[in-house]
Amino acid sequence: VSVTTVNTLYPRLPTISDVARVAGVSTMTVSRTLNNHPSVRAQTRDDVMRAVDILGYRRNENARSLRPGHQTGLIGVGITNIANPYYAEFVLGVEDIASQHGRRVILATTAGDLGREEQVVSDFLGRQVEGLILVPSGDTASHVRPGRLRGVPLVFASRTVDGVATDSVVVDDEGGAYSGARHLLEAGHTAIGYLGAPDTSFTGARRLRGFLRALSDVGIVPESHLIRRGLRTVEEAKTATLDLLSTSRPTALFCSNNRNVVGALKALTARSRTGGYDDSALEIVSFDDFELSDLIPYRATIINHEARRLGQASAQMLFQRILSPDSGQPARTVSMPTWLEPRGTSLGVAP
Amino acid sequence: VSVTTVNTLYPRLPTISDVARVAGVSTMTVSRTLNNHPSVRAQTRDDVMRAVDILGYRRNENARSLRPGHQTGLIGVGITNIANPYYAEFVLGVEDIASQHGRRVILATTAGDLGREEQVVSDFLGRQVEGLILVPSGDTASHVRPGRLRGVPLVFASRTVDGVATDSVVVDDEGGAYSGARHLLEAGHTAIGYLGAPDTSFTGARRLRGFLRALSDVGIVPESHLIRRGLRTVEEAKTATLDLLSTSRPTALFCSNNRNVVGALKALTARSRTGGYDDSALEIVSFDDFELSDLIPYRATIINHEARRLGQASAQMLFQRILSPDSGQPARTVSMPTWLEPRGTSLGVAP
DNA sequence: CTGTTAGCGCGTTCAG
DNA sequence: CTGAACGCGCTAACAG
Repeated sequence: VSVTTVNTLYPRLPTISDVARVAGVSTMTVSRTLNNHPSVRAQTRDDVMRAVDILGYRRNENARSLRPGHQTGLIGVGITNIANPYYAEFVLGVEDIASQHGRRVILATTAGDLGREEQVVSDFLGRQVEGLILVPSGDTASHVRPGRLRGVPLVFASRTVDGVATDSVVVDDEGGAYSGARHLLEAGHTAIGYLGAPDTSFTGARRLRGFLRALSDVGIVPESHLIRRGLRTVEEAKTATLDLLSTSRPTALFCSNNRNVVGALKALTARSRTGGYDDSALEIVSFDDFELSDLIPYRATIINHEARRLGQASAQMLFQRILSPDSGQPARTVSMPTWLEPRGTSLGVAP
Repeated sequence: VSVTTVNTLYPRLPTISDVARVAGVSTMTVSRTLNNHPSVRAQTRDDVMRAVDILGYRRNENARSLRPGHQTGLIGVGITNIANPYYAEFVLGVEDIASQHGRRVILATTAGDLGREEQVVSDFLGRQVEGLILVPSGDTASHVRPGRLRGVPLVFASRTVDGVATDSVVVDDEGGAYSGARHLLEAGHTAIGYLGAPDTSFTGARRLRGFLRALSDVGIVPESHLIRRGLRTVEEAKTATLDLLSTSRPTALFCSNNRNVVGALKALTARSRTGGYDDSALEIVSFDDFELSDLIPYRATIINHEARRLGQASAQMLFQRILSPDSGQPARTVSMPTWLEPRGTSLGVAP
């Protein structure tokens, strides 16, 4: 009785020796068959495969990876928030390359919290991942110092961390923001509202720097009430935009990311519904593309870059380390280019 | 020399016995310390923890889960496409519940391909996942018959599969589509274009059924050229919409999902740019919400439901099975409710 | 309070 | 061509 009960509670999966027993051979013969070892008689092989089929046997990858030299085939990916379509695309890029190398992605979200990130890294290492790709949460990261990782390669994506010398793939934030701002200036705008992420955010700081440099290059000192930073969510961006428009009359808006432009557009929509505000001349520049950016009802330009490519590039850097761990190359930082794309009504009438 | 070289190539992680040696105790003492066993002297505990710190030791979870009774703490999640924000949100919902139960999500995409799904399931089982959540690719799924899973609980999300009796969480597709179509009919529309997924898609078939039932209830037989099915991507939906509008003059469009409505909107934008088509009276109903649906420049209504809740509900069902595997309850199917939400210019002017 | 023994599932090494 | 023994890292059970 007790055996049956235990089996129901913990349904023990069939092991290699169960297969061996059913097939009437030794475990080694099963192992060789499963690994396509040439020296197995065809008849024996058939017996084994039949037993495998009967039992529904599957090799235990965890036990397998316990053996020296064997790897787990796992790549740990830690992102801040999968609900942001940008990181969803990013993960897809990583998965793309990982599956090409026969690896599986294990995913965790850190919610931008340093403590959770530390747990996640620790968990990943405990699961013997072959490599880590991380969108770091903050600019301190002692848990991720190369020494603590014991040789497991790490790639930072989207941001880097001061004092941690490791491979990273980032977007050309400053250059992109510079050219986006430049675009507005050349169109004659001088009163440009800025909606930005917190300065503590790596990309936020870099994009702001590019924006300000473009203004300073043409001798414009931005008025402080036009510069809104510290915006983390769509909702915050919406509120900030409403507040900005209630006190100022910018002729253009520069949105430092995906979330901010969505919030800004929601604010503009809400505001135009209340009437009394003619924003038809407003022009928008935004970092990051998003779905339906075609439909922006303003002159608009996107500073575009592809999350999926960022993911692919990160994974490719990681696999360079994984596949030749002895190369001893110094840490590299790759900057992914951006480009401007007209959107919204700035497209004008197509032919 | 050779030892050093080998260590560089295969950086062997410190094991429990390395820690034991450095701390001058046995491996059991280390193990007990790490598991907060009460019967370890404070002094010994400190010695162990110091050794752990020096070596940067982390417990090997794979070796640990090898022991009988121990679990891997892994939940396998297989979705068709993470680039669809809907499934990204879905995964977040699963991860939310999973992390509450101290489990980690291992992710794979099947791209809607049955062969890949089979590999994914096999891989997950080989990694000893404690449970599986799958957005199934097709309506055949022999690889996923309960017998093949050897007692590992499985939950289907978003769709079910004929002939596989397992827990599932689906959206009330037919009821939602019915009420959405009803909404259009009550507004006086009779020529309604339908943009739908392939009939082989579970949700596609159900939504079409609800739509057609609403029409038939008021005695309308839809003209066949108004019904477009088999649309898998935004691009296909866009093309189909352009084709539809070039031959017909529907007063309303019913989009059966997220991808289709985006495609339809892109088509309408492109078409209005070419001029000569007044669609200002057009009304849209769409299944699935999407970002910036606020900005739809038409009267619009969303048949809404929350992907994150779907993910949470799926994970909750899964954990019921994981936590009491002996319950022997029959498979249940939970239907998540939908609701109508006005969007776009149908909002009118806010107070 | 601490150490020894044994075994989880698998595959390499060495004998048949 | 096939099998027996051993060890990967960890911990329950049983000494001491």
